[in-house]
Amino acid sequence: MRCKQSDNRKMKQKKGLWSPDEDQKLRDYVVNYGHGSWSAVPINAGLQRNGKSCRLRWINYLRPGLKKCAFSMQEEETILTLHGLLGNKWSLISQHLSGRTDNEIKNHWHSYLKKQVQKLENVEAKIKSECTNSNTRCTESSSSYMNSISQNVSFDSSELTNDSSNVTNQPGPHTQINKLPKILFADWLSLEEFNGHESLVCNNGVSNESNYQYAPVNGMVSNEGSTDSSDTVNCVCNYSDEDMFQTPMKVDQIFNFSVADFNIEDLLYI
DNA sequence: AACATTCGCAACCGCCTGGGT
DNA sequence: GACCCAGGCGGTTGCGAATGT
Repeated sequence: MRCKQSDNRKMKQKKGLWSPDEDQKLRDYVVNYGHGSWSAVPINAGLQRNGKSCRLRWINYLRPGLKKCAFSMQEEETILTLHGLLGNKWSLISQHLSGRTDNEIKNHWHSYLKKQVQKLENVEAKIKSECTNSNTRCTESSSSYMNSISQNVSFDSSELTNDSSNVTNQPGPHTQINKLPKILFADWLSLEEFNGHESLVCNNGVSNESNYQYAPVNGMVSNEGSTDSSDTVNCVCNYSDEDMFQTPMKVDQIFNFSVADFNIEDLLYI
């Protein structure tokens, strides 16, 4: 056993891109015999690669059922949602996206989605800054400012499928609760506590991650640490009709509302 | 056209974990 | 319990293509 492994190490192992011939050898072998022990695959398949490389090539490229097309908006929304919940757990995220590999998702995150999130975070920072500087609550007087900021976020307005004007001039959910967009509380909502109807938890990303049982990202709380359901929460909402996670997101309006104004069903997204 | 920069993606590297001895 | 090994995972790198100057 040891001699065999030692011999293997002495074998010159190829690195770099896979040739079509190597792909064919690996595909033929795994299809016919299964991979079993990956370390044995290159030996049996006649490849000068190590087992890890074969495994990676199979999982990320040769495995049947892989999607070769670009990520759909829905897939991106799912990634954003799950990343908000799980962090960089790419393998877990990939389990919710059939035909996508963890490597593919990771690459897409680093090359595109992360930038979109950072843009949104910049918007959020400006909101907080505005509220702090003015020493007042974020009210609708800020909405025009928010809209101007949102224009700096790359966003195709045609992606919006509903008319937001019906809420833009509304005083808040106290009077127009049924017309509110579905607001999805993400990083800052503990489902466990919320199920107890006790409070809306605004943890601003510092709470125990295990509390995050779901994490659709479609709203931001701008006040801090409120745990009282009677409190008014300043929330920046973005919304659309069909797609809950327009990417990049658009900030449409700032609401003041009470947690008690919402039905639980309006807050949950599984 | 030539060069520089950015982007997207495939693959590698190193670490961790679990099973076997 | 210590050690070895394979598998799995996330971070990072390298390179060709695309884009900008």
